[in-house]
Amino acid sequence: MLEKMSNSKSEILDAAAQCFMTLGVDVASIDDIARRLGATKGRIYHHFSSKGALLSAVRMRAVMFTFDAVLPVIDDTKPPAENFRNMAYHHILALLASLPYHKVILQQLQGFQAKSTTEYERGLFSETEAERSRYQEHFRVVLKQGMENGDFREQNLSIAVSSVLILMNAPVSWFQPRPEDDENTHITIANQMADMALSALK
Amino acid sequence: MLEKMSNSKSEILDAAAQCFMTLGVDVASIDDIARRLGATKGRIYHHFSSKGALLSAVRMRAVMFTFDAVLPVIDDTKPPAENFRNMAYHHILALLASLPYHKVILQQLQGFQAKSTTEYERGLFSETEAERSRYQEHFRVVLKQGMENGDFREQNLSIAVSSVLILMNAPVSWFQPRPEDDENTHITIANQMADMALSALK
DNA sequence: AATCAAGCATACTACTCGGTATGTTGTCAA
DNA sequence: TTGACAACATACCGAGTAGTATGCTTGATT
Repeated sequence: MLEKMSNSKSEILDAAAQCFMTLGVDVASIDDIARRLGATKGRIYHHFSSKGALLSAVRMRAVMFTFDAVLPVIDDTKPPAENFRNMAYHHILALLASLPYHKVILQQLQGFQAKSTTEYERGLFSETEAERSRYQEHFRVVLKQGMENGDFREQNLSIAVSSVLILMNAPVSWFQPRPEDDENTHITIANQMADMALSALK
Repeated sequence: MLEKMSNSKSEILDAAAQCFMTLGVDVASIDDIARRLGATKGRIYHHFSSKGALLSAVRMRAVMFTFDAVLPVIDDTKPPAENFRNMAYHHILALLASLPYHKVILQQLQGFQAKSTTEYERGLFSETEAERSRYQEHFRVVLKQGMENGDFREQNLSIAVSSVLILMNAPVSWFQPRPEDDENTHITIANQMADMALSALK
């Protein structure tokens, strides 16, 4: 799963994420991404078989960023409310650290189906969707525990999970990095948003 | 502002919203929209000067739907918490009643700038943005009042407004209309989401 | 009846973009 | 020295698309 990735390939992913973010996934062309790299299409198609494959790689990496940040802090021995706050906090910190990647994912969250994708690309796409599901599952578990032990208000679980994740992802929509903001900026935002997400469930 | 609209023009907007929703704004072509209408490009270009103009009309109508639903229920004499819950509830009901239109708006919420739009189209676009701002302003006022009188927890106002609106719009992302759901389905969802938005602020 | 314009359809153009086929260059092992 | 392969660049093609120019039909008006 953690296939080693060449430096060049990784650079391409960064440039792709940037272009997909600023122009939109459909509008950004392979030539745009190549231009940002100071290269040509040849370089990109040498590493990725198609635009869809490149996009899927970007999406997959986005999920991995949050996965790697949140998995280590999950601790089921803690009370659900405390456990959730920790998870939410680190989720948001990870978001802010790799904003372009997550903007790409949230663009396509509306789940419209592309026009004429190949079977292979649909496979790649559903792999990233499966990974997203696995990630969300951890939050679902905590929410359920919290509702059962009284930490959280009783309500429809699926709706609560989906909605609170959208709430935690909200900074992706309104946060604009500025030169003057440092580590503390991210921490402040993560704390406010984690508080908000927590109290949304209580 | 409420220019009368011909039936044919209104039909085009509905079809456009559907296509933009299912295929994505950039992928959906004018021909796709025409095909859904059982017509050809001629009909669309007779009523709208460009694809951008059509898109802006869809976006503007989306804002109007929520505006018309929420403005009448705003009552500043009520306590902010109660006032906000009413606004949120009717906002969400309006969302669910005209889902395709709002999916179009939320697609583009990430605010990526298109590639080579004309000055005229940028003007149309910023008009709809201004309308969205005017709408959000009503929520900002209520949140501020609520923080001042103690109904709501103290926190950064801009972040709170943006985030709580994203939370209220969450159903657009996960709600799929089914044949069996009726008025009550919408009401149930609106109540749960309004509760969630309210407690997110407390 | 003749005119005219609204409301479309048809046919066409200019252009963009994903993808491919092929050429070029550096590196490294035999 | 020489193949051989990785890592690109260059040139090109075909499909699709926004937009236009023009033709057709039908109801209203004079």
